[in-house]
Amino acid sequence: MPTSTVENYLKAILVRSADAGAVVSTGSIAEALGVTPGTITTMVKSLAAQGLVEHQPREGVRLTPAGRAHALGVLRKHRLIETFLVQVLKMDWKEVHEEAEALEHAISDRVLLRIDAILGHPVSDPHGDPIPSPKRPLFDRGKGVTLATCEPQRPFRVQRILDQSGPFLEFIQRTGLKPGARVRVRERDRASGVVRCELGDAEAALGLPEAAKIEVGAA
Amino acid sequence: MPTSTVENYLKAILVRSADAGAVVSTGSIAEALGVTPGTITTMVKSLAAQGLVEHQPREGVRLTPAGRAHALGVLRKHRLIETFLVQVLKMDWKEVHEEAEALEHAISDRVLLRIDAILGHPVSDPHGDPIPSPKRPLFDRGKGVTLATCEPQRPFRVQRILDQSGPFLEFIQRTGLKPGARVRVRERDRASGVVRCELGDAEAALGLPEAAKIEVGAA
DNA sequence: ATTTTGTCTTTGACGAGTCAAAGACGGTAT
DNA sequence: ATACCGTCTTTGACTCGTCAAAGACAAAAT
Repeated sequence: MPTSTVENYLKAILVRSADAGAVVSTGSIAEALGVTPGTITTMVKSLAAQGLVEHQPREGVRLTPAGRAHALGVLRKHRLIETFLVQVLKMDWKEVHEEAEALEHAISDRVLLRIDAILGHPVSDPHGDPIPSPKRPLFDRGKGVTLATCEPQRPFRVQRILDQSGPFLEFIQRTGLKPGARVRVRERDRASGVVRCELGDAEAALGLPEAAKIEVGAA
Repeated sequence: MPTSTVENYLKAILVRSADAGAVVSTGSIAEALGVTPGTITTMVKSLAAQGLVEHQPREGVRLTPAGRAHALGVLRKHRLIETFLVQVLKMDWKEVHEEAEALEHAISDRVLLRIDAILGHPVSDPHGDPIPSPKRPLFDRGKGVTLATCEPQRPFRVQRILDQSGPFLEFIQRTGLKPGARVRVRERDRASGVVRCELGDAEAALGLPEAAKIEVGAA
């Protein structure tokens, strides 16, 4: 059974592969895991020896089907745990990511089954990220309509928050731009880089890069 | 922050110290953790360097106040988790010990607080083991009345199961001798080593060593 | 008083995961 | 074409937790 370090590598590679067969640079993995480039090279060779990735030196890394399957399992655990922490344990939205980071390597499949059942087999976590499952392989590549690109004046519904960092989640919480909220872009000014939008009777302003982190769908 | 290995050593030493200041032999720790004696010696020296234990070579090991405090914290986590798994996640009584063994090193204090609150601050886990807390330091050394020593014919109530092993818990579950059950020793035959007892209108027979693992109290 | 026995400690080694620093490579600029 | 630059790989070293095997000790047996 893979160690928790191996699981973290696989997960990092998975979330960085746009599509199923995409190649990921070792450098981007190094940055994601906060580890020196040399460490990645070493580790990637070991992952390749275990048949979890394929490695083209100086090219990049690609998950094998086995590696992808394992990574999806870890991602599923992570997102189910986040959902559980918020819905059952009533924990704060912005705390659960780091908690799940530790728990995803300690929770057995047996416990996970119970959690999934108690939550009623949810299909997305509190940030709106999809929860992969054997039958729902991770559609992910959505059309990607965000507050930076959606049609102005039309009402939408927040679907997903694409940035898990503390300060950003704090902002989301403060403004109420959480998944499920109804929102309407009132004005988008390319020159100043500001998006002003309306939630119920409140208003919020955010920069274009930040707006691009909020995915929306039909209201 | 101590690694999970360190936590396991401290916990093993704690549950083997009869009283607060008791000395534990390195051999018994080795057996408990399934590790060679040499490993214990090495590790104990490192624990001593961290101020968590005192080590008299060829004598034994004693927890320092800091070591004991940490060990109690781990034990508290373990038992709260077991309780949570049974009561909230509706898991099987005899599975939860090993699950908790992994989870106790991954769950943060924040999550533990939520679990404790949801359970209503329980004072004992599903096996009847006391849950230590800052205000309830672990009275443990009970009088130790068990089915092997209690007065025959008098009704008692099962308080605690002193053996966490799979087959024994299976037996307990089968006969219904779980904490809370009312029980009466019908006959105790020293010669044959058999204790026959009555639960409601059912009956159960068990050996003397096994009877000594079931602690009882006033009905 | 010596030998035996059982427990504890020391020693040398290993795998996992990591870093720092030096080296190799490939693409861009000149 | 040559030099330069940023990225990737190699190398040597370190920590943690572990083992096997050899050595030291203390208490019991003779």
